[in-house]
Amino acid sequence: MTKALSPTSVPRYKQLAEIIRGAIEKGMLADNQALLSERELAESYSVSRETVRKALRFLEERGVVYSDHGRGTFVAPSIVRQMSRFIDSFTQDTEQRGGVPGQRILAIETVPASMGIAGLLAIAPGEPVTRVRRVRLIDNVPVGLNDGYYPLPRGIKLERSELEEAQSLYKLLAHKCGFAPAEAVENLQAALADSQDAELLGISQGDPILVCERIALSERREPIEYCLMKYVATYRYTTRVAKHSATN
Amino acid sequence: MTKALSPTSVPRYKQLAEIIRGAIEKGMLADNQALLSERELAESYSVSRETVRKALRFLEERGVVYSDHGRGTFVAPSIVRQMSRFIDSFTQDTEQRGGVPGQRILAIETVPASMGIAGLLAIAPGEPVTRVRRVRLIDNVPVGLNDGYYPLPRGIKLERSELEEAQSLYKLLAHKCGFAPAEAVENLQAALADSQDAELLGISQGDPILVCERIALSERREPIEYCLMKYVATYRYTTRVAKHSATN
DNA sequence: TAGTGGTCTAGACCACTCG
DNA sequence: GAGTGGTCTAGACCACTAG
Repeated sequence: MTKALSPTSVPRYKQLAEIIRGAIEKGMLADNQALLSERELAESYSVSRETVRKALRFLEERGVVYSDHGRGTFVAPSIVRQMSRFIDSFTQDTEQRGGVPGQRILAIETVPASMGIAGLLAIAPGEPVTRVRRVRLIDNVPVGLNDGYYPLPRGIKLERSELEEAQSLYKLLAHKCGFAPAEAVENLQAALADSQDAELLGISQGDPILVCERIALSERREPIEYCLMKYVATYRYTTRVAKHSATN
Repeated sequence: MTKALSPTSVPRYKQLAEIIRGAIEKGMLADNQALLSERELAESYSVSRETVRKALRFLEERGVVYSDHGRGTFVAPSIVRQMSRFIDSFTQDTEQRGGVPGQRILAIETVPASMGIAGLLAIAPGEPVTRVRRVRLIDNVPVGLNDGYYPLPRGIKLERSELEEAQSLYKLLAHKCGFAPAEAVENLQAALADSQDAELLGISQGDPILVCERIALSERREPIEYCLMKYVATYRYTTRVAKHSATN
């Protein structure tokens, strides 16, 4: 069985990974079912075995498949496949969980960076940063409060109307100024809602909330976002933890 | 400059990765400083370039370095290096943050699995599972409450004295019955402490707590742990999020 | 243009699992 | 022992970045 991969600029291993991911998502393969062996896949798609392995490692990192030495490569259980976490997860996470994501923009403004914000964004205190405050909605119900700070290039202004129409702030910033987070660090803890949180989230003062701080970094690892997020107690933050015991 | 890698059974790419990680941890390389190029590293250590690349990808997954196409490979900023998350993180995380981890064992018992627990562990309701309840301490102060369920093999009994002496429950179980989590899924939300939580954690009823549920899976992706963890509000759960936008 | 990382190959051998 | 994934090589070419 020979299948040709398109000769576009997309690397072959990603094309192959998409084919395999597609087969899994369409339900053609059951949880924990074995895939073809690496050598069989290599022959089927006329690529080298190393290229097949690259595709499988790509999918394994994303929680789609897993390999076991001497046994084979298998479809990851759906509980794992659904738990992979992305940057800009709100829109995607919500859709994946079957909800309709929404937002209510509270303010978009340019403010001088406080010492705390400046330190986190590695800029000088007093430098102008763009601050975006929003209420996040799922099925039109408030679930989270976002307060984000962005050190945008000079001359870039964010308009309320743009953000209202955009699918996501990340996509809008990517389009406007090449904003491209490569990774982020997040920090979670529990707290109690103050009166303002409570009002905006439609809960009571003193209700429990999940506080998540995020610093997003560009490809060059320059801080490009600091965002403080407060979620109601019914909101679940999900993540997948790989083994990674430092040396393995 | 030629350096020989030991010919032990440890793969060369892991040996090289450890050398690079060691140099970074010893402070021999600054944040965002460029490493030698892949070709230079290959020659220095007498390995092929693909082996160097494997070492660098290994470190990149762990947040130690990052590569930028056409520019080079660089030391990840320390904020990222400190944020990598592991399974069995409590002991390691605490030590890394400069605290002394501790535990107070509340109970070790064998109980029949409830329907909820049985579903999560993929066993039959009523099957015996080992339940371990502990208070987690940092510098002798309670910070978390763990309630873990383990479907241990028949004939394996966990003794209180064993766990008191062991460095960690995971290490003890690994030694006793080959317990080896390959990955885990975690689920976080905010809640309020009830009277029992409050007493065990040394806080007040109604104080905010961070509730974290974890299901750990073996290499074959069989559930081998369900653990419910409750942390005081000062405890911070940290994690690193890679880009992973599904197709990139 | 020179140097960097990214992709890809064909082949080899090792380590592990299972019947 | 047969089949699987894991490691490793030597070389090639492409894509990107920078001075």
